[in-house]
Amino acid sequence: MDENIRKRLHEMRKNGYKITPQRQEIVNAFLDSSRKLPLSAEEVYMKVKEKYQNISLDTVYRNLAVLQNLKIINRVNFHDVKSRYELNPGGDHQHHMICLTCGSAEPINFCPLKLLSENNFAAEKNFEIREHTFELFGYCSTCRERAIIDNA
Amino acid sequence: MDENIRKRLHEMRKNGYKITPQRQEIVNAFLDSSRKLPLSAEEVYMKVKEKYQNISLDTVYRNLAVLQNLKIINRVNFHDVKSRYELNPGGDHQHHMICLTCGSAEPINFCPLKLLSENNFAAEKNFEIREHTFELFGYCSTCRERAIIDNA
DNA sequence: TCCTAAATAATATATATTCTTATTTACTAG
DNA sequence: CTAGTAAATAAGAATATATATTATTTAGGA
Ligand SMILES: [Mn+2]
Ligand SMILES: [Mn+2]
Ligand SMILES: [Zn+2]
Ligand SMILES: [Zn+2]
Repeated sequence: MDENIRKRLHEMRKNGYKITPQRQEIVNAFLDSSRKLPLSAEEVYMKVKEKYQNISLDTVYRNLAVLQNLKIINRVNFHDVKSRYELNPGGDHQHHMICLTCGSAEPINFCPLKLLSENNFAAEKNFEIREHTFELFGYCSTCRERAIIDNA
Repeated sequence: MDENIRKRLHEMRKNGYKITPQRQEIVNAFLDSSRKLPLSAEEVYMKVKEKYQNISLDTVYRNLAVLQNLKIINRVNFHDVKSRYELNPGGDHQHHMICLTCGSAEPINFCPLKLLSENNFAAEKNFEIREHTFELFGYCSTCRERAIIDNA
C-alpha cells in the first residue's frame, strides 16, 4: 500500500500542488502508524514535529484537507468531538467498528449503500446520494474477553 | 406526537428530574419548529431566549443532554462541526437523507443493522454493537428541480 | 409552609479549527 | 542554472463549540 499512496502523492504535482517536506512527513505519519485508531490532527502534528519542530498545526489541518480532496486520506467522524483521519489505500471509503473501551477502529467489509441501490431506494425518493456515513460503536472482542476475566 | 412528547416530559419527575420553565421551553422549541433540519444548541438557545432572556447556553446544553438520556430527543451528527438535535417521537432512532444544498434532513425508513444481524455479522466478529450511525448526504428532490430550472 | 436536591445564570475555561499576514519555498519556463 | 511566481509555510490571533465552577434560585415533596 505504501507504493500506491506514494504514487498518488507524487501525482499531486500535475494538479499544481507542491510536494513539500512537511506534506511528505504528514503522509509518513500515517504510513508509519500501525495503530487501528485513525489519527487526529493533533496526533499527526506531534508525529511530524519530531522531524520538523517548527511545523504549525495550521499546516497539518491544511494538508489534511488537501489530502482528503485527493482521496489519499479519509476523514472519519466518531462520537468524539474531534475528527480523525486514515489512509485510503483503495481510494474508496471504509466503515468501522469502533470500540467504546479501547477506541480501536476495525474496518467493516460491508456497505449499506449496496442494499439501498438494490432496493431502488434513492431513485424513488428522488434523492441524489453523494456521500454517506455508517459506523458501528460497541465493544471489541479483546475488551469483552478482558471484561469477563476482570469480573471473575 | 406533541402529546407523546409532553407525556414523557412529565414522567421525568418520577426519576427525580424537575420540570422547570426553561426545560419546558426547550422542548417547545422543538415542538414549534416546523423545520426539517434538526436544531443546533445555538438555535435552541436563540428560540428559548425570546421567552427567557436570561437563559444561559449552558442550561441549553445541560438539558439537551438530559433529554437525550431520556430518549426524548436524539443527537444527530452531520458533516457540520456542531451537533444537532431532533425530537424522537418513537423513542427509537432515525437515519436521514441530508441535502447538501438546503440542509433539510428527511428521515429514512431503513436501518442497515437489520441486515447485519440477518448476516450474523457482529456475532462472527465477536463485536457487541451498542450504537450506530447511518446518514446519507446528497441533493433533495426540491433542490434538484430548482437546479434544472436555473440552468434552463 | 419548609426543606433540600436539582437546576440555574454568570463566568471562566477548554478544545478544536480556521483566519490573517508576512515570509519562504518548490517548481517551471526561459 | 537562474529567476519568477504561485503555492505553501510559521506564527499568532481569532472563532466556534462545548464544558467546568460556583454562588444563587427554585421545583416539588414532606
Ligand atoms: Mn459505504
Ligand atoms: Mn439504525
Ligand atoms: Zn476494544
Ligand atoms: Zn435540498
